[in-house]
Amino acid sequence: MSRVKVELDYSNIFESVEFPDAYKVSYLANAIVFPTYEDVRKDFGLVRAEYHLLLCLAHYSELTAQDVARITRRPRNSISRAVHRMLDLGFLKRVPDPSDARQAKLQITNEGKIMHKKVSEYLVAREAEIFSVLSESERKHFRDLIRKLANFASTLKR
Amino acid sequence: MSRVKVELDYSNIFESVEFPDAYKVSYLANAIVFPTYEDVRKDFGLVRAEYHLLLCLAHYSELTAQDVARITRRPRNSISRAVHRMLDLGFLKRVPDPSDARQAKLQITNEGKIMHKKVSEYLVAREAEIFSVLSESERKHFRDLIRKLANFASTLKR
DNA sequence: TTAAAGTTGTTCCAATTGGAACAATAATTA
DNA sequence: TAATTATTGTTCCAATTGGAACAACTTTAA
Repeated sequence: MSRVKVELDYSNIFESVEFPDAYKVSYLANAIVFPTYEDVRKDFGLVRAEYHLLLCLAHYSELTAQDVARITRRPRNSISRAVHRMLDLGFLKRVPDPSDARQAKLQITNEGKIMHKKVSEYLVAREAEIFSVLSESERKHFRDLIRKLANFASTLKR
Repeated sequence: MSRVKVELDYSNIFESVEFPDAYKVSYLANAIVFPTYEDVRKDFGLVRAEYHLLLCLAHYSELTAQDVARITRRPRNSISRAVHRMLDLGFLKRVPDPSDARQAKLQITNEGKIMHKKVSEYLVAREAEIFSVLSESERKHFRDLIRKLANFASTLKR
């Protein structure tokens, strides 16, 4: 007697769950975004907060650690740890702020820019792969909608 | 002399980042979804994997721990831990599978259903709040698009 | 039928995490 | 000015996490 193993279709939970949109955001993050960060860790040796520093400082020429914490909504101590590691690796430099001795301005170095470029290329390719399931116009639509949501989210208190 | 503290507009990083869509998914998850799970932990005493068990078993009458791991894309040991806690709390029951002694079928209890209902109501309210920034038709659109993405993601190997 | 490979659920462990407290400094209020 | 409150970056610590290994069992291949 041979028993047949039925492969369940797990995807229909998407339709019946009570908070479908938020659940899918969470699911997407779990299925796609965090594994990508894990790849970055394995391939480039940078954890999320460390890459976030490169990302932020590639887009703003000068930020404090606190700025980065706010931009990324990550705890300050995680950023603090990451800053030290990135300084050691030579990807960031830090200059004390003469106008406020509590804080220091962070900048990305040339090495940091090179590393940022490498990681970015990987992430861009991943994004293209993931969103390949959408047509060009769907993708544009999605981008507009999620921008709206992300902007709204950024106004929420932490 | 009084110095003016300029409040940076952090949101424009959304526009310039190299992988805008995936980044926003990640950002949304960080800004909205995970704080929500944190609220559930504080208010209901359940960690994410524990609530996931309730969620899955409220939608499928019988699942193995492995099924839940696959549905939620979480590691099996996290699920295993959560199962034990939920059994102790009386929210789940477990019956050995006579056709395969390795596994056991999980079911939600009445207490589990009650808890699931309470947590769900909270999550539904949160979702409504978060997505209130979209119009009805935008929201419908967003739902279609993210469903497509989530379904695609569910086909990716882990 | 036997051996090898795969699966399930579990335990162990090392690494990561973020909250809380802290010292140093700055801003605000009295 | 002095005292209070707030902010920045850091360290400490307890809890969470997920990878790896494992035992028990099942399936597949030889």
